[in-house]
Amino acid sequence: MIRLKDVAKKANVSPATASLALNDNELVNDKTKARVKKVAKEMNYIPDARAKALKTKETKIIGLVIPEIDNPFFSEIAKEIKTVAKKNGYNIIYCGVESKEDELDYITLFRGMQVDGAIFASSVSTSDLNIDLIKELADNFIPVVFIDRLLDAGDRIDSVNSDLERAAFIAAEHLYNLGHRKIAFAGKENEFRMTGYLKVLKKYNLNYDNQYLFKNILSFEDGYKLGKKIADQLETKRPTAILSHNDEVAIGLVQSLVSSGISVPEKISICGIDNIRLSHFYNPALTTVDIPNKKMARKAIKLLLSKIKNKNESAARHIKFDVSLIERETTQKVGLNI
Amino acid sequence: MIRLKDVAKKANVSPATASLALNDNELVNDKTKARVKKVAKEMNYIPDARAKALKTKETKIIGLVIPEIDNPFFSEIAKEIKTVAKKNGYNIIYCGVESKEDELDYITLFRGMQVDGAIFASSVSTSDLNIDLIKELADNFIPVVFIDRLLDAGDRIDSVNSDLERAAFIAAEHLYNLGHRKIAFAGKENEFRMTGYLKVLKKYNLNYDNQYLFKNILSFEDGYKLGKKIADQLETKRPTAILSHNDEVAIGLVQSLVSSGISVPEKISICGIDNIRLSHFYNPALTTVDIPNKKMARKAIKLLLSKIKNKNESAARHIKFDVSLIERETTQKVGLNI
DNA sequence: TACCTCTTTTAAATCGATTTAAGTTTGATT
DNA sequence: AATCAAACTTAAATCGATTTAAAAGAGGTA
Repeated sequence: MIRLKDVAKKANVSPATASLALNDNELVNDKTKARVKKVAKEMNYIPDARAKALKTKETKIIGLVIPEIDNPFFSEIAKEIKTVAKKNGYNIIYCGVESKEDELDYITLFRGMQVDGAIFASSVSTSDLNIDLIKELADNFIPVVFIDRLLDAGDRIDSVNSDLERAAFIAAEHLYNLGHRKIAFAGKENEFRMTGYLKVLKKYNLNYDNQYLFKNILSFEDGYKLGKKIADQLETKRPTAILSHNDEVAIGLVQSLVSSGISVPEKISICGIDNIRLSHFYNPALTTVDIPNKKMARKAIKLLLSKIKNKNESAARHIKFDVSLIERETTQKVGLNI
Repeated sequence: MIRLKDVAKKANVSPATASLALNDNELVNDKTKARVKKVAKEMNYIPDARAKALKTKETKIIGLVIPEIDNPFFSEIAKEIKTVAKKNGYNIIYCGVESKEDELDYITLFRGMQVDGAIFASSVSTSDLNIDLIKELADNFIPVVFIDRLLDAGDRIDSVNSDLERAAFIAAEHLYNLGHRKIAFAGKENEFRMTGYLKVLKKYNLNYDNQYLFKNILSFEDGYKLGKKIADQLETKRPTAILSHNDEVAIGLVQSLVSSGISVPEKISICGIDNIRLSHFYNPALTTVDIPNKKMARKAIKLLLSKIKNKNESAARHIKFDVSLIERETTQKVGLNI
C-alpha cells in the first residue's frame, strides 16, 4: 500500500507538507502543491480512510438500512437517496435487513465505523424493538433519520412518512363509493393501513366479523396464494373488492384471480397502495394510491445532511407527505358486467 | 464516545489489559477478564472500527458491487452472499451502481476503507472499462471475485459465471424445434446471449438481415415497449417467437402483447432467461432457462472467503455453472391454435 | 550586514486500539 | 528469607493521516 510518506518522499517534502498540499491548504506554495499532487496521482495514492477518519472524525459515509425484499418502492427510495448523497460528497452503504438481528448488527457496525449519519427505511417488525439502540446512535452523535418507518421516532430522530392511514382510507372509501359492500383487506396487522381500512368499515357500518381481513399478506407471492384461496371459495362468499397492502400484493392477487378465471375488475375489484412504476404498465393497469416515495427520499437525505452539518440542530422534525388516489382499470362499479 | 481507556479506568486496569481481556487473550486472568467485559458491557462500549482496522489490518467488511436495477435475479444473489458472509463474521456493504463512474467511486472507497474483499456482480457496461482499476485493487491485496460479470477476469481475479451462451443457444434451439422460423432476439448487443442466439441461426441457416434483432432491451419496461412496437406490425412481419435477455424483458413482452390482443403463446412464443421466482407464478407461466444464481452466489462468497484467509493462494479460479431449459406455458408449436 | 517580516516547510502530538517487550506480583521451593 | 519461575499487568511503540506550533527560508529595508 502506498502511504502518504511514500508520496512525500518522492515529492521531496515532509509528510506534513504532503498532507497539506493534497488538502489544498493555502499554507503550501502553489508549485509545491502541484508537484505533490502530480506525484500522488502518478503513484495512484489513495489516502487510508481509516487513518483519515480517525483523525478528522469524518467518514463521509452514510448508512442506509432498508428491508431486503424485492420491492421497487424501496429501491426507488434507495436510488434517490444515493443520488443526492453523492452530489454532496457522501457515499451510501446499503444494508439490507430481514430481521431485527440483522438490523442490530448494522447499528453496531455504524457505531463502530462511526458513520456520519444513518437512514432507517421502514421497519422489519411491527414492534420496533431496536428503537432504543437507534436512539443510542443518535446519542452518540450519529444523526439519524427515519423514512417510512411508521413508529414513534421521538424527539431525537427526524422522520419522513406518508399518510398511510389516509391512503388506506381513501382507497377503501373509493371501493365503497363504487358500490362495494364486501370489501376485503390483505395486509399487515396493527398497521396504519389496516386502521384506515377499519375506519371506513366503521364509517359505513360494515361489519364482517373479520371474515374479509387477511393478515400477513405482504409480497407478490402472498397475494398470489391468497388469490387462489379466494378463488376456491363459493362466489357468494367472496369479497367483491380487495384493498391490498401494496402494489406487489395487488398484482399477485390480480395475477392469480385472473388465472383462476375470475376476471378483474368485472368479478372482483382490486386496489393497491404505492403506485410503483409497474402498476401503470400492468394489464389491467392497477388502481392504487400514490405514495410520493422519491420526494420522501429526497426530504430524508436532505434532513440528514443538514443535521450532519449542524449537529446540535433544534428538535427533531416529523414530516408527513400527502397521498392521492390513482384510479385505473382494476376497480369498477360492483356488479357491472361490461 | 466511550473509549477503551474509559473502560480500562472504570475496571481499574490499563488500556493494554482491557484490550487483551476483551479479545479473550489467555495472558489475562479470568477474573480480570470477566470484570473488564462486564464493565465494557455496562458502558455499552463498542470498539472504534477505524482504529482497530488501522492496527489489525482487518475491517471484517466485504464490498458487494451490484447493478442498481430492480431485478430479483440480483437481489437473490445479494441476499445469499450476505447470509454466508455473516455466518463467517463478515459484514456486507452493498453498492448499487448505475454507471462506470459509480463503480469507480466504489472502487476508490474500497481501497480507502481497505475492505477485506470485494465482489463485483455483473457489469454496467459491455466494455469493462474499470477492469484495470479493479485489478489494481487485487494488486493492493484486496481479494476480488467476479460473479456474472462476463468479461475476462484475468489470472488475478476469481470468477463465477453461468454458461449464458449455452442458455441462449438451448432456448433458441427449443424455439426452432417447436417449428418457429421467425425467431427474434431482444437483448444486449455483443453479449454471450446474443452470440448463442446467432449460433442457432447459423446452425439452421436462418437469415433475417437482423430484422428480428432488437438491441438494448434489458428491463421490463423495454420489453413492454418493444411488445407494443411488434404489435403494431403486420402479422406477416412479426416474429413467431422471441427469445429475451432475461425474464423481466420476457414478462414485459407478454404483458404488452397480450394487452394488444396478441395471445401468448398462441400467436407468439416467448422465452426468458434467468428463472426468477416470478416466472413460475406468472400467468402464463414463463418458459425460461434456469440460471443457478444462488449456487453461484454461494460459490462466489466462498471463493472470496478462502482468498481472504489465504491471500497468496494459487492462480485465479474461473467457474462456470451449467444451465437448463424450463419449459412452461409461454412457448408452443408454431401455428398451433388450440 | 543585521534585523525584521512574511512565506513556506516541518517536527511532533494526536486520534483509539493492538501488541510486544519489559516490568511487577504471586507463590512455591529450598 | 532468598531465589526463581510462572502468572499477570502495563508502558510504549505502532498503524497512517492531520494539524499546530515552531523552525527555516526568502526578501526587503536601513
